[in-house]
Amino acid sequence: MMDTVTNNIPENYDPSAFARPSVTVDVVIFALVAEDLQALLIKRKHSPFAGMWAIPGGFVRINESLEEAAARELAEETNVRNVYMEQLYTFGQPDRDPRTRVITVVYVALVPYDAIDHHPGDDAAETGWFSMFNLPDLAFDHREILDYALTRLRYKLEYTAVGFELLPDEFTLSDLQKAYEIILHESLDKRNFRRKILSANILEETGRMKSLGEGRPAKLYRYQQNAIAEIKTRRLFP
Amino acid sequence: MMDTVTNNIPENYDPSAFARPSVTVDVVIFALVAEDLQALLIKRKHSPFAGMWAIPGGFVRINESLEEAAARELAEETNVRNVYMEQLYTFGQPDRDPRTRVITVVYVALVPYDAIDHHPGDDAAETGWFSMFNLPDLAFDHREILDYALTRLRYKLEYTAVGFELLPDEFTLSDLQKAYEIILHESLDKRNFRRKILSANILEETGRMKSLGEGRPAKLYRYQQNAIAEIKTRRLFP
DNA sequence: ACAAAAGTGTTGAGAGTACACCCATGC
DNA sequence: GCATGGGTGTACTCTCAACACTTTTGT
Repeated sequence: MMDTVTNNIPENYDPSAFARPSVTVDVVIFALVAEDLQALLIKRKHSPFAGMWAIPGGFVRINESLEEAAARELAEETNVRNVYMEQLYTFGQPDRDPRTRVITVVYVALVPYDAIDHHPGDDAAETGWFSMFNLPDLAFDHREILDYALTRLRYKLEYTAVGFELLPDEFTLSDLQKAYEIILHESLDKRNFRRKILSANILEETGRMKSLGEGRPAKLYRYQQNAIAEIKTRRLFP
Repeated sequence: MMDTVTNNIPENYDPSAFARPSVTVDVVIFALVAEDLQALLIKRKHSPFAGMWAIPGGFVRINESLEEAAARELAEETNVRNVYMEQLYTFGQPDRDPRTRVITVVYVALVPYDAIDHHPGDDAAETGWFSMFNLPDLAFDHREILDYALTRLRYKLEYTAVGFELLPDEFTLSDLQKAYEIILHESLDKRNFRRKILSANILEETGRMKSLGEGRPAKLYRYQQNAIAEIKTRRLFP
């Protein structure tokens, strides 16, 4: 009926004898820059796609976990550690890299822009920040990856409270609302936004204020460490 | 400041020169069996974990996509094609396989039990169906994988309507409710369940009835092909 | 007639939504 | 005193959640 046996895991087989794909980890690095959601990209120097922009990434080393590889890539580009990062998806179309078979595990990192080390010139690779709403031509299937990352980020914003991961440790409610508005690309009602965020009990006042010079100073909030960031959504079946 | 350059994607490098991990695809196959949510497992014959049960899977061939590999594995075990399947997560701890580095991309398939070909004995590998609520000892990190798959399935049930993917083409509302109750492990109110499912407009009556001999015959429904299965959840920020 | 499963409505509570004005500060 | 951004409350609507009886069939 089928070629069942030959296709099973060859448990008694040395896997190193198999022709196998390369595995990379790519990291979509999001930050809020100048009232815009931007991603950090790297300019490719060599073929294929020489001169085009690409998501930072690299091969998974034989003794590091996927998370470690992603954290390493992130630190290499931004010198940032310990920020919000999660696995997005694994892309593995056979022809996505014209040179050879490469399967890439993609992570998304949310980075407060003020935490980034912009070491200009100490890296051989040219990097740049690009608006997610005005992307350049991208290498490989990286456009598809970025689009998917944005979709997932927006979706996640709707039922969790990850927005503050893109802000400094202390922020005002207006800062947070602006972050949501930038990412969701729509304006939100100030009163309803505040009521919801505050009733979720994930923020606490720092006691400090932020003054822009102009206007009334605003209370600064921080994320409550032990809070449950996941807000209960309406259940389909109660 | 950092060893940035050496860790970037070596674009000008032949990736085949890298020491690299193996990549497998594992498929968690769920079905409803005898009022229970069960997963199909394979008994391992060789070390490591000889005699223990494992999720079916195998190496990704060099010219097939991840989805094709997953569909192939599913067909090998069940002879089922064209069912609901989605990528769950990629597991890659360096020590998860004691022999060598193996990164596994895990898919979840939802299979109507009546569609499965139970070709007994025509396969060298011994297979079995196990209740998700009473699992045997499992090889590798497969217990963790199954637990995560169940969590995601439950979560997904709460905001989409994938439940019917585990049922035959035609089913009654009581069948569907029972599926939800089995997976969520709680009982649901019949009137509220029906109202919600029907108001979602994803089902249509077939006109046929199902009679069990006892009791009043029930209307049979089918999934409306063009329906939007994703039910809008309560948005955190309207 | 009775056992067994299908099918059907209403009400009270809580959350969502829309909406406009006063407050504190710097210049 | 005025420009700028921060901060607050209420009424209506809609969805959720809880709850019990009638209908259709087989035996």
